[in-house]
Amino acid sequence: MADIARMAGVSISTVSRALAGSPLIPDATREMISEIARANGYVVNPFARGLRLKRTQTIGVVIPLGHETRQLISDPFFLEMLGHLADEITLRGYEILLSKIAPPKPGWLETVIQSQRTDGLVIIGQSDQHEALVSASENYEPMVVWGAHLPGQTYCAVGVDNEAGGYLATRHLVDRGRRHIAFLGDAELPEIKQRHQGYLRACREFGLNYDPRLDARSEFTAETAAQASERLVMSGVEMDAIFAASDVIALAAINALKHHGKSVPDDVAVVGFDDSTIAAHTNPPLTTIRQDLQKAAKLLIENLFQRLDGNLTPGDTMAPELVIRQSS
Amino acid sequence: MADIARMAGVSISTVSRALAGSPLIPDATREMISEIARANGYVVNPFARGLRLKRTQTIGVVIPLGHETRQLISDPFFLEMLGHLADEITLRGYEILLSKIAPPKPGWLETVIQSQRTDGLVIIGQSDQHEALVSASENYEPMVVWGAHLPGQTYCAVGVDNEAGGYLATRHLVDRGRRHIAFLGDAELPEIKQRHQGYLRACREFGLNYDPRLDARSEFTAETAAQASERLVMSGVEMDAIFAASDVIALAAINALKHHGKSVPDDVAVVGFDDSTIAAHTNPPLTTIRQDLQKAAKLLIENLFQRLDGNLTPGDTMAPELVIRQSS
DNA sequence: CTGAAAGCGCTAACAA
DNA sequence: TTGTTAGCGCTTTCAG
Repeated sequence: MADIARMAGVSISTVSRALAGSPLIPDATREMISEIARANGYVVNPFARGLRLKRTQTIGVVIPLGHETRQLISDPFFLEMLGHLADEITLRGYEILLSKIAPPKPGWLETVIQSQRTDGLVIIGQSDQHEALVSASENYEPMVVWGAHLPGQTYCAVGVDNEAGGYLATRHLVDRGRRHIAFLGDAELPEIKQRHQGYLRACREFGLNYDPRLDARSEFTAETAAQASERLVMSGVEMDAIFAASDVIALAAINALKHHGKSVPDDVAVVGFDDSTIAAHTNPPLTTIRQDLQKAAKLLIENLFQRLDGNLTPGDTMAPELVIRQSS
Repeated sequence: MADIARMAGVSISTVSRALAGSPLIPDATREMISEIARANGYVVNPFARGLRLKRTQTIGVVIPLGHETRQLISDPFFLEMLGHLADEITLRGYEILLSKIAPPKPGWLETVIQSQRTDGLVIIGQSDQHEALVSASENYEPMVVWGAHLPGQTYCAVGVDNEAGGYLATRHLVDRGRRHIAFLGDAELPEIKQRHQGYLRACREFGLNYDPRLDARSEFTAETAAQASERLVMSGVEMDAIFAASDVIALAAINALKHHGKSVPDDVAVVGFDDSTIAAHTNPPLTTIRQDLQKAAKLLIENLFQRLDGNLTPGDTMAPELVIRQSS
């Protein structure tokens, strides 16, 4: 910037003001200075600027992976979400700092916040970090979380109504005449737990006999989905449907079922959750509960920018939607 | 940092050195200072640090979308690649700054470089920006590009041998007894152009009559894939196979064919390119040319860090691999 | 309208 | 082993 000032024959302050579009500088001067800057490939150094302004024009997108560490960042759910977030953030002229935290250590969130690399944070998924989020949110406002609304929650969350989604999926299977519906998913995660509660409510409401052997909700990762469904098939438990807590799990289940000579949906119907791009292309195409990730990203970023302006938004809950395909 | 120094009863420099792990500081002092920092939730400000050190511990991942602007960042190819890159970069203790450039304006790359936000750059895809990459690479070394190796190329590229891939796909279709093979893809993009050249070579080599009506290689975006294949079907040209330049295009083609009562692969065989996660789950599962994106990400980052150390690596070419499924 | 100067939080000579 | 001090490149009072 000093160079530009010298070339333009003005002071550094004038260059700074001109390039920042200050109204103090006459158009002619500004043009002249901008032209010199352009010709010399000069771009304001955002670090120095950020240091001075304490603003970075950067939004942090962080993906905490707790005890589900093996769920890669490459999981289609994260990636679809990330794509939409990127579009929304870029649209507003901010940069994106992407972090994957695996596994989260105590104080990780405070470290991210204190480092002041970003003006705001969007956390994709609560993982098992609800406590950390609660405590960080007490004195850090520009943060939004994709996930479940939990009792006593102090942070801003955007998410689908998971309980309703679980209920919807299960009711649909009952409508299809199924009575022995298995659940597959890790209920340690808040969102999955709520889906599970919806499943239980539907089971109760429609008078299904609750069989704990059908309820595979602990020690679960996407990778073990195939094994879990195989175990179900081999165990000989009566089972005519599976509600999987995600499309990835559903896909694994379908493959395991086919592998053991069970036809989908004739022998066992399968319903997933997410409606990620793979859902429409499985064989058979997967009935699932849709989460509109584009809308989700929009809501997350809208909430975040409201908060950047000092409005403490409470977050949003989206309605889940049953998408019926051929797996049920 | 001044606060911590005061609390510890030492100077700022001592704190700085202690926290940076300088060997000048005795362990006892370091422990004491670290403890105070931790207790007060103090984290070194990476901006100030970067300003001083002219290093950011950040790698920029940029996705230029040229005339194929409509190809969203949400395209599975980008997202899978991004996931693997994120893993590799995080592993090395660097942060990731994600940028989508759509559309690239003259000088965009210089701006990104001059802003000095990142220590190095990985560019995902050449798009139509070969010239820009060449000229930027003349005085900026820590940059690697995913894409084709082009004649007279001065920048470091990692990519699959696209020509060989195109040849492989086409030969496979010939092996399956097909003689009227259409090409679907935008040959404006260097990588696609090379795939097209492989296609042409195979056509020549196996004595297929070249029919320009089967050669849909201009004005192409993923979204128009369905229309293009419909046009092919409706035109009544004799066609018993399609080589699509990407899995997304292949998927669109399959849907269009089915929609018009053509069976895949009986009436028309289809081969894609990428082997993205959807490929295994289309109906029928898609025969395709695999690009190992995990390996690709590894190679890209290895090249980048070599270059960060001053070794001007030339890049790598990966062998494509034919993955035979049921669409051919 | 423009410039001089202070300072954002940090690191690294240089001095002690 | 530790402290003093001079910047890194920018913005912004404050004083012309």
